[in-house]
Amino acid sequence: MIDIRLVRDQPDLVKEALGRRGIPSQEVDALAALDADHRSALARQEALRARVKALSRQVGEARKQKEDAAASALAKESRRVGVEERTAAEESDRLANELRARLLVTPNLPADDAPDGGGPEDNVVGRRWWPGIDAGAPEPEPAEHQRVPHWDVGAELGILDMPRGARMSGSMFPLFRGPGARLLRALTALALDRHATAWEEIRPPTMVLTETITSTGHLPKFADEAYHVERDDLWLIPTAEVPLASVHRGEVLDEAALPVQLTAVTGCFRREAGAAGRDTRGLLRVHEFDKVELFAFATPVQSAAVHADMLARAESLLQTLELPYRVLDLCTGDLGAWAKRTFDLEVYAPGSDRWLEVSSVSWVGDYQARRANIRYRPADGGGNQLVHTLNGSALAWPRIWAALVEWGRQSDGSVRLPEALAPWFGPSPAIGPRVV
RNA sequence: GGAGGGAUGGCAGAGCGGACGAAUGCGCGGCUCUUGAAAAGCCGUGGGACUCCGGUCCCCGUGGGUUCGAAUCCCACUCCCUCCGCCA
Repeated sequence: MIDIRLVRDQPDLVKEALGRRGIPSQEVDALAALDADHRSALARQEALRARVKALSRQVGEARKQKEDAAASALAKESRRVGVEERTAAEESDRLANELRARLLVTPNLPADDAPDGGGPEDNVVGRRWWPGIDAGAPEPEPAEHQRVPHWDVGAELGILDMPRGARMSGSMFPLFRGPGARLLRALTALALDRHATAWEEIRPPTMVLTETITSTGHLPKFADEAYHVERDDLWLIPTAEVPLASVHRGEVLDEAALPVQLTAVTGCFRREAGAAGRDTRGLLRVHEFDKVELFAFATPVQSAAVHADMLARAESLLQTLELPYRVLDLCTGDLGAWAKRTFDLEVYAPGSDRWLEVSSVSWVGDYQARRANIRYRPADGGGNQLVHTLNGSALAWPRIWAALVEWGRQSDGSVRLPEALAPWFGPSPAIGPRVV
């Protein structure tokens, strides 16, 4: 949630910031009006409540003095005011709920330095990287044998079995087998081992309460995107960001403990409602996938450095895996609802012939912390402050799998893997045709 | 799934219808004494909303109810503990 006080005190600033995301200024006016109504209703209710409390105290005193007639007169008056108070409370509750519902679907204010734009076409392409770039090597040009999409390579080598995945779970549920499954396991182990020296490794639940998935911003706005187990009212997480944000939900952290940096691998579940027919082949878009996530709670001052570290970690994994990539600075029109600034990493996949988003690294500011009530005690005293949260993927594996298989394909049809995977695939790591 | 017990401030723990936002201890901060430290003593120490900056209100797991008045009584739910059952 954004800070309602900011809407109150500096509505023009909020209008300008949300306007960059295409939110009309009337939305901000509506919030401000609701807030004003709510506060005056609350003041009315509290004045009545104070009156009831004062009268009740007098009833007690009168009883003690054995002034029964006075006591019952006071009690009668208090009862009358109590009825009024209840009405006033209903009105103020109604307004509070309405205001909260609106705030829950209001997106975050973008960072000042996030580029302006209306949609994905306006994202700013930043630096690019490919193997050997530091030594002056030219950007790699895919050979003919690398122009085979991973779903064909996977089927050829028997390492990706989409039809059988569909048999048990429906379309867009991949089934990896043999070295294909091992490749996923290797990627997860590689990433976690690298992060876990500085970031605490967590293995959270993958089903969470409504409150947990609401505090990140995924509910109520994106309810259609998540799988809901209605019988138990639990949600399958779309990303580890959801449970990790709740690790400290409702807590007041010591500033000395910040930044808290967590990493986790989880399954991620997405209904992909409304994405029918778009990039649905192979692993481009699937309902269930594994992802290693980085998540941090930081002070506002620390957050820029943490954001940079996250991005560096994701990039360093791509470099280790020798995959050409580019960094995108998301424009205001493409920014996720709760992000202030986001960098996406895209890997080029020569067989599918497209750039695949494999990481998204976001600075969220206090937007989630306000929903989840996560604060810190400043070391130099003063009142508790909301923390900043940050999240980033490092990395999402199916698309990495696809890019590795496409780039690695040799003219004989086998797949060469990067040297970093030697611990799982032996020296000169590769996946050949199945012998048996 | 069944039976019982419990949930109060950073922690432990008292209070069980009337000035209770809440005893006490620990912890933490400040001061006195001391060359310094320890010990001792004294003082202070939860969060939040609104504010005409005088204050007002809310929070004792959560949500309802009873009452002039609820941490305290009643109901429902959640979580924790103990025992029984089932189980990877």
